[in-house]
Amino acid sequence: MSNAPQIAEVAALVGDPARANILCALLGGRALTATELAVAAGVSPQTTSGHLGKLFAARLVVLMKQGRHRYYRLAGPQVGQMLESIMNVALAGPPRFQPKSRLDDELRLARTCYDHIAGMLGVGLAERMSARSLVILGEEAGEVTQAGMDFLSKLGVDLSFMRARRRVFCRPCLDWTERRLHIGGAVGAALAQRFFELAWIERVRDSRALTVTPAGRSGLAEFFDLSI
Amino acid sequence: MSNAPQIAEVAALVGDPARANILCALLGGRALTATELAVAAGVSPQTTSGHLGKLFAARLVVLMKQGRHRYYRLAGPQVGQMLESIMNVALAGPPRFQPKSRLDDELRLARTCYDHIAGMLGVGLAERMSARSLVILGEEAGEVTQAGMDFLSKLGVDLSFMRARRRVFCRPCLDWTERRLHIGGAVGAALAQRFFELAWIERVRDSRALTVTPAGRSGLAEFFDLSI
DNA sequence: GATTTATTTCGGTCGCTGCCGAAGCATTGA
DNA sequence: TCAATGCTTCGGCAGCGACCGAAATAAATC
Repeated sequence: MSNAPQIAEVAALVGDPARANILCALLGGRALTATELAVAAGVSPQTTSGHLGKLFAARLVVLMKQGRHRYYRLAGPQVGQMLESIMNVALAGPPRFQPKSRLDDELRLARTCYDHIAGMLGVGLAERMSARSLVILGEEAGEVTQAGMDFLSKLGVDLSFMRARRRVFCRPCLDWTERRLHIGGAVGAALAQRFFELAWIERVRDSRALTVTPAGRSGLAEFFDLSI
Repeated sequence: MSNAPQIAEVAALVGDPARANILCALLGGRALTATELAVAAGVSPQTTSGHLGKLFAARLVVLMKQGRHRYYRLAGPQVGQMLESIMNVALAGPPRFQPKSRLDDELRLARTCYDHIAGMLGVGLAERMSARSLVILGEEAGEVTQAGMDFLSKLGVDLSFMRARRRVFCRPCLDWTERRLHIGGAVGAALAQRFFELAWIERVRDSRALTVTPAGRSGLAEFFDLSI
């Protein structure tokens, strides 16, 4: 009946705590070495190796050999979106313990979500851009307006993927800390990429968290009328 | 670190073959009894009861008591979307065996996808409506045009959820048999509901499959210029 | 009240898999 | 060539959980 077995296979892979940790670590968007992932997962390197082998066989992650390091990253945006959708369900469920930590505060403020920006920063950007009619965001879909296109290209955002398209849609993404929408998809990815280029944001080592640089603070204030 | 444990918990629930069968059966959109689900899952009623208890505790399914029957259904659209996204990843992975059956052919032709129509029928509808500029579908998002609004209300589709909104977005949904887009979200749900009201389509007993009635054939030809 | 049907709870078996210690490759550097 | 580092493979243990038989609860029917 249908393809339930295949769903189960993939879900079972994500269903192990150690592997879930690995995938969440990779949700930061960076490629990480097996050893880094072992630390993130909280298990030994041998065990991690086994997990990575399975994830690789199922093509949830891809491998890049570089010298004696082996870098793993998520296989693609679909995998990131799957993790997000699971998170969405998990957080709609019964309230669970989540002891707070300093890292959590950092994550709540700003973090990468595979290829775009989430957290208060992501939500704030979406809110400001909506308010100025640069984007229109609905629960199911979103669109960049003409004014938004002009704005983004003035900012230097790479819009090459928008060529040849009459409409520029973007994927709204429900933030799990704020329970509000932010901008995902190709537009969100391009925006995040540009922010890195401008050095407005920087990755926090060994974490999905982002820090906003002083240049970022002034840039965000100037272009987005947004103060962190 | 982050909320990986919660992701793992939900994924582990979906990761068991019997539970995956149950959830896929419920993806048809109907509420099913525990016994029906036991048959669908291919395990004993006792075992099914245990599974349903867990799914209920995690709020992946909801329960409706009716006499001595207990009807279960998916807890909401998020759960359906999660299953779809997992399916998406599963099918992007390594090719697997899937022995074909007559039921598979029926499913391939037309089926419900939680609350909207998928399969060749769903893809065909989306394609025809796109061609006539009633909707604009992108990979990440979609929109109903003004012409589309007029068309749908002429058809008697319930557009109440569109009131008060400037734009009517709809969620594009990648079909796992056709690998092409169809219309999901609130618009897809309203369209499917109207098709049932008009008796254009009917559910096949104990399956997600749909049959197109003679009335449906002529209606689809007339309104959508679509022949099955 | 007795019987049938729908569903859950209990108890015990069994298989799978995650885990780490130890050992084995592979790559880099002295 | 030898050592150090990064990562994987092998082997054995231990624990969780899916499964079903048997029995208990609940609701409808006779």
